This record gives sequence, structure tokens and C-alpha cells, in this order.
Amino acid sequence: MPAEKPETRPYHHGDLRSALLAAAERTLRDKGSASLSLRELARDLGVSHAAPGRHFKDKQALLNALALVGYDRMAEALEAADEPGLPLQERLTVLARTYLGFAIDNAELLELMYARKHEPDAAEQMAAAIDRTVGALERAVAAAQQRGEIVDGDPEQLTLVVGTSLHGLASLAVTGKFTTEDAMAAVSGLVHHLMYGLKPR
Amino acid sequence: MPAEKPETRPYHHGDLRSALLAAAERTLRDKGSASLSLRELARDLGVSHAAPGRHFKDKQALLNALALVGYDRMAEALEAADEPGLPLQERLTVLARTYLGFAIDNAELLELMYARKHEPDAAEQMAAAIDRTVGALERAVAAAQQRGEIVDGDPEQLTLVVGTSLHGLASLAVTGKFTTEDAMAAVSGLVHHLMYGLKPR
DNA sequence: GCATGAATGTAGACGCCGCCAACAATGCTG
DNA sequence: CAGCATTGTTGGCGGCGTCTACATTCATGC
Repeated sequence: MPAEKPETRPYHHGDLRSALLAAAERTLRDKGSASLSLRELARDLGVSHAAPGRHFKDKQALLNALALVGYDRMAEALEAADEPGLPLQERLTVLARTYLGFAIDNAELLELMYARKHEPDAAEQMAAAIDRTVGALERAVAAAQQRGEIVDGDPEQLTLVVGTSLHGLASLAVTGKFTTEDAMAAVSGLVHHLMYGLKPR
Repeated sequence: MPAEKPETRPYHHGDLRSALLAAAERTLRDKGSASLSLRELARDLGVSHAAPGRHFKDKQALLNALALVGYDRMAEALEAADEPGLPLQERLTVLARTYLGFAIDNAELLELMYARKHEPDAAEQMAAAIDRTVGALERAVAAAQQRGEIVDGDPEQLTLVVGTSLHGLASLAVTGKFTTEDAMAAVSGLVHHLMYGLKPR
């Protein structure tokens, strides 16, 4: 046994799975999803080209796991930003800005999260993750409704109205239809119109 | 020179570019964007694996062209469905249903259209195509505003509110968050809330 | 009509990729 | 410490996108 540096990479990496996810997220951010290959991740981490296969049965499995990480992050961000005490209009504005900010900062990751690729069983986990994400919106709407701040009606339906608008704005912002500033600036107007509608009062 | 059938595929295909786009669209619909390869398209059309390279400098160029085809189709569908005589609420409902229907029928194509991949120069053509698509919405909003049917204010801002909502709904429907029926059923409620807002009147 | 250059299609090669199977090193548990 | 599951390695397979060199056809001007 030659006296090599004691910390020459041991045969086992220790936590290759997490390292792969982290490296993948970084690559995604830096170079886009197109140039995300398992072999390159393996090279970056100094393991063999087949090592990732021990932790993800195929590439899609890694992408699924990555998407779940994304949902976790997003739900955290929304829950941290939410201020239950605010009236709905302000509360929605905060949530919208948070969502929009996350979307812009994690465009490629978001694309993965909303990709329609993970069908068989991962779809369930995704659905659960989405529910958690939408939870902040649902709570905000329900609270406002209880306070009599907004109209009666199926709260799910109301959440849908708000949710589609925010999601649509984020989606357009991410695909480059707006600059970050324009999108952010549009938020307050958007929320205002959601509250008061297009019909004159 | 053996007497083969006179119509054995001639050396030149005739309209390989169009054929490639058509085949690609079919493959996209049938088997998804994942399994869309230039080589397979070439095989399907009975040409050599390098022939597509004569018409599209690389795979992304074909995808860009495909996206433009998609925008054309969508704009056509919206323009055909639009009924300028209707009051805004009904008019929006019709447009929303049309957009939603197109989105569901052409999910993979839409994904391409909204992909954030075509940056350098194709982005301009895309932007123009999007403008045409949004045109129907803009006209509907402007007309309603002129009739005094809806509130004053920057028409672009109002169009944005409507556009984000519809786009968000379509986006969620396409990614499988709703069934087709649920999404379609949600349209009228969505448009209603857009018109009258969440605040009680 | 026919030469000649531009379009278009073909054949082959290169390097990358995802995935698989066989084998090696390590960790864990009785 | 034996034995087994886990994790990593090596090598190979076929498919892919792209490039280059070459072949065929088309079209244009004379």
C-alpha cells in the first residue's frame, strides 16, 4: 500500500447521490438542461461514467429527483415569504413577487418541474409537491374569504384564478417575453385587476 | 441499367424540407419530443442520415422552424374562432376555449414554442409570432375598452392580465394538473372572475 | 443543347451519449 | 471474520448530431 495522500478519493464516494443532484443543479443553472449528461456529471465528480447508474436507474430518474428538489425549494421560499396578517391584495403581491423571483432565478429547474415527462409513478410525488406549493395561495384565499374580504364561492375556483395568473406571468417571464423588471413591475397591476376586475365599478 | 420501377425514389426528394417538418410534427404528436431524432426522420422519409443537414443547419434549427409552424397554426385558430361582435366576457370565453383546446391538442408542440432555447436570432421571429398570437386578445380588450365595457387604463396592462390567466391555465392543463374536461369547465368561471374581480361588489 | 456551378443527397467517420453486463472494492451484519 | 449487499470501475453496444468528401441532379447563361 503506497503512502498516497490519505484523502485520495476513497473507492466509495460517500454521498454520490446528493453530490450528483447538487452538481446537476449547478450545471442546469450554468449551462442549461441541454448540456446535462450523466457522463459529464460523473467526470465532474471524479467517478466513473457508470457510477450515476447506481443511484438513478436512468437519466429521467435523476431529472425527477431534481424536480422534487425544486418543488421543495419553491415551497420553502413561498412559506417563508408569506405574511398571513396582510390583506389579500398585499399578501398576493408578496407571494407573486416571490414566485416570480424564484421562477426567474431557477428557470431551467422550473422547466424540469413542469415538464410532462415523469408519468408512471413519479407523477404522484410531483402532484403532492405541487399541492404543497399551491398551499400558500389556498391559505391566503381561504383566509381572505373568511374575513369577508372577497366574494363567496368555491375557494378552489378562486385559488385557480389567482394561481393561473401568477403561473402565467412567471411562465411568460421565464420564456423571455418580459425582462425581469417589466415582469416585477407588472405584478401590482396584475394583482389589482384580479381584485377589482375589468368591469367598471 | 436494369428496368426498375420508374418511380423508385428519385435522387432528389423534391420538398424534403417540408416533408421533414411534417414528419417531425407527426412524430412529436405520436411519440413525444424525446424520441425525435434527425436520423429517424431521415429514415422515415427514406433519405440518408445527413440529408436533413442540407435544410436545417442543426437540430435546433428544425425545432425553431417547427415552433414557428406552431405559432402560425395557433394564430390561425384564434383568428378563426374570434367573434368581434361579442361582449368581452363571451368573446374571451371563446378565445380561452380555443387556446386551451389548441394547447391540449398540441402539447408537445407548445412546449417547443415556449422553450427558452432559440436565443440568438430566431428569437425575433418568435417574438413576432407571439405578437400575432396575442393580437386577438389585444383587439378584444381594446374593442371592449372603446365600448366603455371595461375600465380605462393601459390596454397593454389589461391584455396582460387576461393573457397571463389564459396562458397559465393552458400551461397547467398541458402539464397534466387538470384533465381536459376540468380545464375546459374552469374557463367560464375564470373569465367571470377576471371580469368582476375578487372583491365583493 | 450543353457546360458549369449551385443545390441537394450519400457514405463514412468522429466523439459524445445512455445504458448494460461483468468484475472489483468496500461496508455491514450476524 | 465470513458472507452478502452496496457502491464503484471497465469495457462495450447501438444511437445520436455533426463534419467532410464525394455523387447526382438542377438550373442558368451561352
